[in-house]
Amino acid sequence: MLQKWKMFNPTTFRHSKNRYKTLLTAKLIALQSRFISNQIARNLFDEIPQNVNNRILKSYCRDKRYKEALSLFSRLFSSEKPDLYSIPAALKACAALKALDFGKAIHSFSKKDGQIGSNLFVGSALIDMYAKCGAMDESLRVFEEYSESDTVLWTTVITGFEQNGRSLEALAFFSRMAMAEGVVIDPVVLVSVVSACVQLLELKMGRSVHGYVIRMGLGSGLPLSNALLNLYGKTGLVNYAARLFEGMEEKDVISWGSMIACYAHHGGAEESLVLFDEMVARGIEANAVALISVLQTCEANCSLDEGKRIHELAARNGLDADVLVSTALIAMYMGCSAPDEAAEVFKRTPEKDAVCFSAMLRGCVENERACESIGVLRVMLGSGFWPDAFDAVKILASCSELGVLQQTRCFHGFAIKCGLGGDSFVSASLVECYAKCGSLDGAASIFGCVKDRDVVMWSSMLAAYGIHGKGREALALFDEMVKNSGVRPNEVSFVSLLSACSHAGLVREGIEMFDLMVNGYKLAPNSKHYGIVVDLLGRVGEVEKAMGFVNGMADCGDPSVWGALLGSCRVHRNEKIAEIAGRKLVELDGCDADAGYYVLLSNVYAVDEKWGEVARVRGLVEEKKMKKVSGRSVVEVGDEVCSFVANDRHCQESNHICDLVRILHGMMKEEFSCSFPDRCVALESVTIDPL
DNA sequence: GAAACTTCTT
Repeated sequence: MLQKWKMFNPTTFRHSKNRYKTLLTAKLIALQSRFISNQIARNLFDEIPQNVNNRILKSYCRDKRYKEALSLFSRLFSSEKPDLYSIPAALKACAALKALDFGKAIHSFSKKDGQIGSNLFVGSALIDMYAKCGAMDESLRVFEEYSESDTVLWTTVITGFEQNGRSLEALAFFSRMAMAEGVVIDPVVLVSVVSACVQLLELKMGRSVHGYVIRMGLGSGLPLSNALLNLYGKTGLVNYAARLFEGMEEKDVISWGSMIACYAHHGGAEESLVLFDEMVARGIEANAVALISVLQTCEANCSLDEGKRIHELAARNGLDADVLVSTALIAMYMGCSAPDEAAEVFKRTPEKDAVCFSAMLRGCVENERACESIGVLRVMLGSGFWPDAFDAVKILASCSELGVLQQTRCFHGFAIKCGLGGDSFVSASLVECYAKCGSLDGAASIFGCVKDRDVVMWSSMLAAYGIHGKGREALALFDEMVKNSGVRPNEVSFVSLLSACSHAGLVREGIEMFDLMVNGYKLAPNSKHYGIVVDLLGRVGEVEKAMGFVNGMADCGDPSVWGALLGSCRVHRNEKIAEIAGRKLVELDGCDADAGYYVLLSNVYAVDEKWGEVARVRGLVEEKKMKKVSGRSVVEVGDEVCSFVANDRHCQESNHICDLVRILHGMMKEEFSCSFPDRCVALESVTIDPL
C-alpha cells in the first residue's frame, strides 16, 4: 500500500498524460485526499472532469465516508452543475447522515432540470433519502410525482414505511404494488414485506410470502432467506426456522446470528451456544449482533463461564469496545450476579449511550448496589442522558433501599421535570419510596394525586401503611379498593395487606384476609404469603398451628417460610419445631444462603444452653464461608443529608448521593424553576452539605 | 458510470 502512495505524487500527477483515464487514479485520489493538503486537493478536483468526480463520489459512499462525499459534492455544486450520476450518490450520503436540509437542496435543484427531475434513479434516491430522514410524507410526495414507477421506486417506499415502523402502511402499499399493472415483484421488495410482517408478527402473511417465494423460485437470495428465517425466529416457530436454516445453501453471519437469536429468545440456550461455536469453528467471524444474541443466552441461563468465554472472543475480534456489545456484556455480567465484572466493562466502554448507562444502573440496583447505582445516575446526567421511567423506578428502589428522604424528594422533583410524573410505575415507586424513607405523608400525597389508580398503585399504598404499622388503615384502604375502585386485588396486593396486618399484630384479620385471598379471590398463595401467615401465627404463639400450615403448603421449598417459623420457635422456645425448621433450612441451603438463619438457629440452642449444638451450627457458618449482611443506617439531621457510614467505601458512596442531589438541584434551578415553582421553592430549603 | 433488502442493545 505504501508503495502505491509513493508512486502517487500530486504535483507530477497533474501533468501526466491520460491522468483521468483509469478508475485506479480516481480511487487513488479518493483515498489520497485524506493525506494531501486541502489546497492541493482543491486544485486537483477543479481540474478533474465530472465523470471522475462521480467515481470519487461513489467510492466515498462505498467506503461510508459520507461527509467527505458531501463536501466534494458541494464543491462541484459551486463550480458546475451536478449531473444525473452524482445526484443519487450525494442523496445516498444525505440519507446515511440524515442530512435532510442538504437533501432538500439537492431535491429543489433537480426539480429545475427536466431530465434530472424525471430520472428514476434520482427519484428512488430522493424517496430513499426522505424515508431515511424520517420524512415519509415527503417521500410519498416524490413517489406520486412519477407516473411510471418501477419495482425499485415501489420497493423504496415500502422499505421506507417498514423502517419507520409503519409496517401496516408498508403492507398496504405492497398490495397496491401487486395490483398495479406490470410492476415486477422481485426478491428485494419481498425482503421488506417479510420484515414488515415480522414487525407486526403477521405470521400468516409472512408464510404466504414464503409460499409465493417457493412457487416462483425466488428463494435463492440470501437477504430474503434471512428475512424469512427472522420471521420464524421472531414468531417462535423454532422448528420452521431450524429447517429453513438447515436447507439454506448459502449462509452468512446474519443467517447464523438470526438462528442463534431465535434459540436465545425461545429457551434454546444450549442450541444457541452450540450454534455459536459451530459458526466460529466454520471460520465465520462473529460480528456484534451474533455476540449480542449469544450473550443474551448466557444472561438468561446465568452461564457466567460461557459469558466470560464469549467476552474473551469479543475482545479478540476487537468488538468489546462496541457500545452494543459492551451493553450486552454488562447485562450478562449483571444477570449472572457479577457486578464487578460488569463495572469493569462499563469503565472500559469509550462511548457510552443512554442504553449502556441504563443497563449499568439497573444492574447495580438488581445486584443490591444502591449507592453505586446512584453514582451511575450521576455520571449519566453529567453525560447528558436522562433516565426513562424504567430507570426512575430502579433509582427509587435504590433510594428506598438507602432510606434517603431528601434524595427522594429531589429525584421526585426531577422525575416531574423529565415528564415522568404521570407514569403509573414511577408513581407507585414514589409511594413505596416515600414510605420506606419514613414519610407516610409523602406516600399518601402521591397516592392522592393519582387519578387512575391501577392495582400496582393500590398495592403500593397498602404496603406503605404496612411499613408504618398502620394495619387498620391498610384494611380500610383495601375495603375502599374492592368496594369503590373496581380494581381487583392480585397476589401482590395481598402480600402488602397481610404484611400490614402482621406488622400491626392483627392476627385474626390477617388470617381472614388470607382466607379471602385463597377462597374468595381464588388466588394461589406463594411463599411470601405463607411466610407472613407463619409469622402472624408465630407472633401469638401458635407455633404448632404454623407448623401444620407449613406442612400444608404445595411447595415447601422457600427458606423464608422456614425462617419465619424458626423465628417464632426462638421467641416461644419451641425447640422441637426449631430443630425441624433448622434442618430444613440447612437442607434448602442454596446459593443465596443467609447466615442470619443459622445465627437464629444457634440462638435457639443457646437459650437452652445446648452449647454443642451452638458450636455445630456456628461451624457450618464458618465452613460455608457465609457472612451475615451487616446493617447500615442513614440519618438525617435537620436539613442535612448524612449517611451513617461504616468504612471508606461507604464514605465514597455517600458522596455519590450528595453530589447527585447537588446536580439535580442545579438542573432544577437553571432549567425548570419557572414551570414548577412550588417544587423548586421546596427544594430551595434543602441544604446540602455532605459529610 | 447511477437506485431498493436481511440479524442485535437496557
